[in-house]
Amino acid sequence: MVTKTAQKPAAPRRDRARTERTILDAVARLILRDGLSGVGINALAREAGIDKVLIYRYFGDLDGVYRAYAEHGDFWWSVDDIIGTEKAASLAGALKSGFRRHAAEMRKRPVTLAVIGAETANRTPLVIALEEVRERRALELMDAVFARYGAPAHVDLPALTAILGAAIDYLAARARQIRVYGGVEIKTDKDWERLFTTVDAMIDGAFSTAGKPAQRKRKP
Amino acid sequence: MVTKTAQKPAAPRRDRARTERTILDAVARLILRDGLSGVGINALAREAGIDKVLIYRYFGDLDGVYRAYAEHGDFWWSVDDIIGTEKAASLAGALKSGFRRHAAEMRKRPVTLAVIGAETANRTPLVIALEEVRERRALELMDAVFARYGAPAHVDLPALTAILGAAIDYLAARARQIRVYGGVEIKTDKDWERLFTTVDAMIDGAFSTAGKPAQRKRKP
DNA sequence: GGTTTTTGTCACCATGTGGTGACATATAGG
DNA sequence: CCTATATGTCACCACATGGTGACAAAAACC
Repeated sequence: MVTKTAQKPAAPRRDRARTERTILDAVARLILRDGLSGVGINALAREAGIDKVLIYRYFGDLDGVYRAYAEHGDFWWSVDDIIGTEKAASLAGALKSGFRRHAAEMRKRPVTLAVIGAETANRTPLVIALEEVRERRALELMDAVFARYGAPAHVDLPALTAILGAAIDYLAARARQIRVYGGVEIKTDKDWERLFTTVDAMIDGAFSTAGKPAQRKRKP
Repeated sequence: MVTKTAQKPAAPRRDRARTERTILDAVARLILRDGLSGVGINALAREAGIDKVLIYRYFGDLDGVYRAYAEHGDFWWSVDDIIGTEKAASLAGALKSGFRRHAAEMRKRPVTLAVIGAETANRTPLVIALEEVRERRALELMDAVFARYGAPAHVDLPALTAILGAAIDYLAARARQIRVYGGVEIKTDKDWERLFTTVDAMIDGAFSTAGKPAQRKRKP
C-alpha cells in the first residue's frame, strides 16, 4: 500500500513514494513503447532512471509492480461508466450506447489496449486483472440489464455481448498497429462510427428477427 | 527453396533437406509450447537438436525461418475452403456457413491461433503473412459475394465481416488459454455452436432490418 | 547529541542471448 | 582416386538478463 504523504517537503532527494511513482510511470511508458514483454527489471530501472534494487525492495517482484500499477485508477474504468445512469428507451438502445461507451473508454487508454493486445502472450498480473474486470463487468452488465429491461425474448444476450465485445476489444487493440482490418479502416472516430452503425444494425436485427423463424432450420 | 529429393537413401546422416524439416518442425513445437516470443536462435537450435549455425546457414535469419514456415501448407488455408463451391440459397446463408467454416479451419490449427494471439506483440514475418492472407481473403470474399449475389441492399458487408471475423479470430485465439469470455464458454464445439446461433441471428437481423428504419435517427 | 532505520549506489554473479570464426569429415564432382 | 564443396561440431565473443550482497549517506527516532 502506497503511503501518500500529504505534505510536500520542497524537493526531498530521498522519498520512497516519489520513486515509486517514478517507477510506475516508467512502466506505462515502457509498455507503450516496447509492449508488455519489453518490461523487465533492467529495462524498467533504466527507463525510470533508478537502481533496479529499489524495484525489488519496494515491489518485491515484477509482478508486484504490475499489481501496483493495476490499482492505478486510469488503467481501467468502472462499470457505471459503461452502463450509464439514464434508462434507455429499449434494451437494444441501452446495448448500443453501452458498446459505444465501452469502445470510447478503451480507445482512450493506450496502455490498456497494449495489455489487451499482449494478453495471449504474457500472462502477467496486469493481464489477469483485465480479465477479471472483464468477467465482472459482464456479470454486472447482465444483472443490471435484466433488472431494468427484463430478460430479452429470444436473444442470447451473453453470447451477443461476448461476440461484439470481443470484436471491439480486438479491433481497438489492433488499431494501434494496423490501419485496416479485413478491408475496413479502424483508425479514426469516423471509422469507428461506421463500425458502430453496423453493430447497431446487428443488435436491432438480432432482437427483431429473434421471434420469427427466418430460417426453418432447427435440428436436422 | 527446399530441394525435395524424391529418393530416400536409407538414413543419410548429412541431409540438408532433412535438417531443414527438423528445424521447421521444432519451430511449430516451440510456438505451441512457449509462444511466438519463445522462438529464438538458441532455443530453436536446442529444441531441434541441431547446431544453431545451421539455422543461419540454411535460413540466414530467424525471419528466414519464419518465411519458410509460412510457406508450409498447413499454416493457413485457401480462400476456396471458406467460400465453398456450392451456391447458398441467399447471401446471408453463404455468410453464415462461411463464418462457421472459417472458425473450424482456425480452431484446427493451434500454431496459427498462437500466432494470431501474438500478432500484437511480435511483428514477425509469420504475423505479417497472416495479416496479408486475411486482407487478401477479405477482398476475394467481397468480390466473390458480389459476383454471386449482387451487392446487398443496405448492409455494410465489409464492416459486418470485419466485426464478426475479428470476434471469431480473437475468441478462437483466446480459447487456447481461457475457458470463458464475458461469461460465455468458448472451449468445446457445443460452446461454439451456441455462439454461431447468435451470429446467425445477427446476420439475419442485419439483412432483414436494414431496409426498415427501426430507429428514426439519422443525423442529429 | 547519538543511534537505528531507510533510501540510494555500486559491484558482482550465473545464465541466456544473438552472432561469428575455425575446424573436421562426409558427400559429390572430376 | 583425388579434390572441392557441403554438412555438421565446437569454441568463443560481447552483451543483456534476473538476482544478491555490501556499503555510504540521509532521515527518523530516542
